[in-house]
Amino acid sequence: MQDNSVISANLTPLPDHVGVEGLEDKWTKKWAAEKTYAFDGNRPRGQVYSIDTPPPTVSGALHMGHVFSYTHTDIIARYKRMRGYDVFYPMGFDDNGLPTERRVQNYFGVRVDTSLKYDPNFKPPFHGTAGKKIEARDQVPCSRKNFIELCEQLAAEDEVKFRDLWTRLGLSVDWNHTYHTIGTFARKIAQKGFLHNLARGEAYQKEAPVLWDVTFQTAVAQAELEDRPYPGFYHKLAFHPTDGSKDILIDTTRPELLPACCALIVNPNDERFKHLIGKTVKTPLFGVEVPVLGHSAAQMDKGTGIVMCCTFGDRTDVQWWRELKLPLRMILTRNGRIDPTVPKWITSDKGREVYAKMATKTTFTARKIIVDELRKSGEMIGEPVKTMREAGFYEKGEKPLEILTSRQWYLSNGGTDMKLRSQLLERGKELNFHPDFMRVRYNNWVKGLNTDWLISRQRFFGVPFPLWYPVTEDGKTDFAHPITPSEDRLPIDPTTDVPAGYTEDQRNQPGGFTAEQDIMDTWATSSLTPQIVTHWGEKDGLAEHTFPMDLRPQGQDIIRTWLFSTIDRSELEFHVLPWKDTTLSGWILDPDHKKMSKSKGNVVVPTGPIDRYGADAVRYWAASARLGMDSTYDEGQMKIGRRLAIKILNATKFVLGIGREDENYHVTKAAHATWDPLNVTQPLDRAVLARLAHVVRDATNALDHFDHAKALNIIETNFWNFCDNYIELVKNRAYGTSTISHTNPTEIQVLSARTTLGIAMDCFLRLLAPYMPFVTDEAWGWMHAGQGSVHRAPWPKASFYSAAALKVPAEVLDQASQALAAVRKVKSEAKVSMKTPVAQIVFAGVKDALNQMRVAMSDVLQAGQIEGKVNFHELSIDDIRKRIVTSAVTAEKERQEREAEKQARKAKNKKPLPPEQAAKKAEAMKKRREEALAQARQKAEEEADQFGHGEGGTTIPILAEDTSLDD
RNA sequence: GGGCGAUUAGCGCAGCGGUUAGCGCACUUCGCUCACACCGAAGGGGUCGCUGGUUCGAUUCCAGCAUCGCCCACCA
Repeated sequence: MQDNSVISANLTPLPDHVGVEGLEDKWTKKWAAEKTYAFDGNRPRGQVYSIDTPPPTVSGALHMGHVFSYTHTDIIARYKRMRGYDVFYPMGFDDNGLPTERRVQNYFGVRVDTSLKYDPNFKPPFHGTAGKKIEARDQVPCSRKNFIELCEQLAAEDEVKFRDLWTRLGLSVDWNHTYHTIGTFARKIAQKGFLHNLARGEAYQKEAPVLWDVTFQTAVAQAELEDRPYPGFYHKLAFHPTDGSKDILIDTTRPELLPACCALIVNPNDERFKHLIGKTVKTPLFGVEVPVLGHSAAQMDKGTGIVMCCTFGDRTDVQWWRELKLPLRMILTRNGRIDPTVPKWITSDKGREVYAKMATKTTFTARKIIVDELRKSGEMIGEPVKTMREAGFYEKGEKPLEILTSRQWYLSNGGTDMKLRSQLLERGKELNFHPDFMRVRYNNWVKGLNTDWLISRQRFFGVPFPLWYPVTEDGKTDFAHPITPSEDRLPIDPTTDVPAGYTEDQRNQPGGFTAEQDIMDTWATSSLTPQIVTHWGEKDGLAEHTFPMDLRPQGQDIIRTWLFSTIDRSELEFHVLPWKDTTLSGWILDPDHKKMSKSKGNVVVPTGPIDRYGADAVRYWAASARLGMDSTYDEGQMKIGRRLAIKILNATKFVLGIGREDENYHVTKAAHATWDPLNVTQPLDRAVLARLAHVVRDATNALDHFDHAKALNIIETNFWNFCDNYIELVKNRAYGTSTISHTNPTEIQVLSARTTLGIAMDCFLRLLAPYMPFVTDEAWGWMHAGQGSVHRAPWPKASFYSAAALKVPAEVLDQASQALAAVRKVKSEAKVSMKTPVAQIVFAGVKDALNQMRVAMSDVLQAGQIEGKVNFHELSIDDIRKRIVTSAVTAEKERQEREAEKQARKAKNKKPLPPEQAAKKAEAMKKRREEALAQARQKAEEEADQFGHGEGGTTIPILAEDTSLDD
């Protein structure tokens, strides 16, 4: 349509009154029925635009943040579709991970027990517990496979809510392409990805200290770590040098780890203490001999400057333990309690006695016990001193993380392999971040990594590692020689499936095999969403058309997890960036500028605003925020969106309604209209096309840079101008009638106006379609009935409009608008109706501006109801300057008058001053007024001097003077 | 402690080395004009966070500071 020079419309009857109610239902159904957003999949990669949609957590609450960021992506999807791309816009659902595990547990009253076999007839005890918490001991155990089935069942229910929201919001997702992160295919890809990593040596297992959550009893990765303030106490403890010299004092917040102490550390540059290096001291209470060692990580200004190293109190302890080759003295078990067995390194009776009291207690209780004992023995100096410190937490946990050693699986991520790190940093440079400054977060994260990615979790729900281990003849598990399945068996569950060459009765038997019990971190699956969604390695050939992908939209909070890990996996597997662009949306803040989150209880459920303002209006609110910028939840903005939506309908109705019954002009009572740009003959009309060319060019440019907010602003501003100025200017001409005593317009003039209105409205509908899909398609339906959806219409081309403008500058429209505004101002100030005829008017302005206005004179006269004499007063630049000064001075005088009136009114209620004082005051006031006036004049003169020195291109006001109105 | 954003009218936001800093809401006044009263027109309102620097000229560039938000950091 755009490539031809003619736009042919197919008109339908118009409603008497327009409204946005009911449009969502109507168009949602229609789009679904007509497969408006279906991905074709037969086009070459270059003609496809593929989007790696973030899968929302299905168990999570729906909130405005979802609406916000998904709208941003949808705008891009719709824009690209109109640009002619075959848009691959799938939707995923994240049902892997702890939130879902907990939700399934509570909803069905079950828990996973991997020792159980799959029971095809398993029935959970509940189906919806209505929020009642089921205690762990009341949960019925089931196999992992049963649990996953329940999860899929529940996810399907949760999914309906999301799908309903997305549909109502008008997301142009192709619902034939959906996936679940715990689904069969995702599990297959996750296991396949892992096996590839394993084969290449990128995945490996290692016995090492790990961050451990005692509540969930699992290892957690660096990426899931979160620092929070946590109250604690400094305890000053006395260690006793074996050479009998005076006690060495240390500060600690973890006195309960005293039995795990393996050294004292001082900084070798610390003049106060470096002489202590090499000594041996006995620990308080336990009397274990430990060395005093030097290490630069010991901070002189913390505590006493001497620190005790335990295995393990914090991550510095791990460093010391590793670098100084200290003995491992673990006293903490996986459940966060003190090991019940008295360690062999504690040999004194006193020590063993104290330890026995602490054994099996939580760290909290153990701390109380040990502090009591220290008080008794006098080895604690003074009382504990309260402090706030930052402690590491698992982001979903409530207790500080502990550090334990255990066997875990790791995946290379540049934390230890510096070559990989530099490659990942390189990819970070290649990827286009929108906004660009988000790249810094990626770089900081990659540069800050100090371990590989710990991908194993000691949980039950998730994607299992596709691994078994041989059990030796003497019954030991041979971790060093994992058994892997062939890829065609994936996905498997090693706790129920059997490795090739073995039988089920060899499970956990000497000479048999045993399953890897651990599951993978959820990010180990999520990091493969491009592979999942584009069907990596499948025979359907989807990947060829869609991978590497074009766009990854996501939240800024998961750059270190999702974004980074996806790049990592893609780098390891394909040595390629998984997508070209990434868009990061900001947060939604509540009206008090607090981030909206469930925990704060300030979330707004999106269905409310959609009901109240309509989906288009809610989308408008989301679209007016730029990427990466936090946005205040503002229903005012939605009201404006609603206003725009209604305006679109009304303007279209007007444009299509004109001349319906008029057979003389191509828009006829027949249902067809042909808008041929060759019929746009009047300068004002051509100026509109020139303006459209600018709008299309600028909006397109902004959208190409993912700046949807800027594009919307450009389109919207111009659309309102079009309505308020152009439509008002040509209304009468378009009707073909005259309301003032001038000649009626000629057929050619009428045709020109009607054609321009049609072309412009057609253009605005296309431009607004990505933002307001419902109203634009509604209006498009009136205009192009049976010609398909606006969402499949081509995006406008600037060249089409600029060619049709035939070199008439857009300024003609601006100057005519200014003239009309000048007339309106006169009437407004006279407080009369805009219909009031003008008996006489003089337009004043610089020559160029007047000339531009004059070419549209007849429209200005019509719109302004100017019946009488019209004159032009050509002003020089100097005149304009004088006017600036004069008007500034007048304005200041008026302001002073108003001020004086106000003072006078106030004075009435006050006691009069004695005459002398009153005179003095009057004098001072007069002086002040004169000064203000002089100042205003001077400022205006300075400003006026600047006037006219600038570059051309700006519009210079046209003023109306000597105007008289008819009564 | 390091880093990244933000700070412009009562509110929500644009903008930008250069004529008079814009838009919307709200506010005031006017108008039931045949697309739209879910409307239209006109108007009032800002020392562009603070302090310096560069410049003929800074809201815009630079530095420092302040406030808010976020990210990272070994949390004795």
